[in-house]
Amino acid sequence: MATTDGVANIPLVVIVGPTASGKSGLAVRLAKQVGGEIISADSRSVYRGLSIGTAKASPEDLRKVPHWGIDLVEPDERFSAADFQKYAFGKIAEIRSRGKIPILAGGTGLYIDSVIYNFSFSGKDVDFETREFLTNQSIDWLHTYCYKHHIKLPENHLNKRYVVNNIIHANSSNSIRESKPDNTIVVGIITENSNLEYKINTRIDQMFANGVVEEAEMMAKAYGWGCEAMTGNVYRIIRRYLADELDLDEAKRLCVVKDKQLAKRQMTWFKRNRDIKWFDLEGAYTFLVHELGVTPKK
RNA sequence: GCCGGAGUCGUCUAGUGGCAAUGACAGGAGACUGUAAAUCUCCCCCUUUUUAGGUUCGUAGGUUCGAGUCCUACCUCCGGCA
Repeated sequence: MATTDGVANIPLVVIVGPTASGKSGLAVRLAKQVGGEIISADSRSVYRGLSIGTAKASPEDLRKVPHWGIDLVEPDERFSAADFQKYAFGKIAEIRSRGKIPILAGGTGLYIDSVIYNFSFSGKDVDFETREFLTNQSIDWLHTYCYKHHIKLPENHLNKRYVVNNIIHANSSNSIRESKPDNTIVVGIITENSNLEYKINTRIDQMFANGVVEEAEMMAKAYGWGCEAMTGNVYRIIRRYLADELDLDEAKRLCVVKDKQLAKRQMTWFKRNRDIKWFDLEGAYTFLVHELGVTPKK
């Protein structure tokens, strides 16, 4: 059934949800069942070398199903939402051309939305010096600069990063949000609070057992604690643990807290998206298999 | 048992006798189209919609126009001596 028409009609499956909700597991299971390939929409997984602390897909999963969006750049490189979007668009087309179903799965809401709503990132990234310079100015300075140059302030005008972004991308109109294409199925994993806390807890324990601390130490030695990839939740805490500011239990506890806070922010992002159909893991699986069953894949 | 020191919002913490009382963390609600696991905003004793009202600083009294702050007793905790 790999006619040109059929290929174009292959749906894009999108799986979102808070961290530790079981997205990846579901994606793998689904991919095996329906013949899919997974694109990870995760702002940490794009960095090489950091596997344990970012809960990247396991080697077994990687063997079972093709995964994309992992280990794309060096830990000290920059990777923007625009970069991700470009990459994802390319991969989606590629996977479809193979007659497979692309499954976009992850917890980085900005990445997900940039793909399903076709965000327009016009223009190019600006050199670091400009960004650096602007970032070093006071918020008042930035405000008057915007005023003088007729640049509109973001709604959250006290957020320096947003103001700087507005200045940098001042002459590229990029706030057009298209509506979701029909052949895109977006599913959200809903998780009971207590259950999610349990999952986060066990995952953090697992990370430490698997040697996150050593991983962090190695990466810090090679790239420094300040590099992009190390902004992940657990690494900042491990740094303090290694500096003897925290004992092991305290470090683990803080990691759990960080993850819970992340999960909350992720849900705040996803909650407002009315295109998401919410299910528990099992419900999502049966729904998706059913939806995809009617497509000309077999 | 005696001598010191301490008891403040879930936790830690600030508090010259004079506005529910500082800061941090945790928690809650949000924002977010180029760092997003980032960054930022608001709420956070109780009631009500409020610039309103009520009840607070271990407990009970007292001094004072006024007490978290001073005095007394008691309770609890931590040091030192026993």
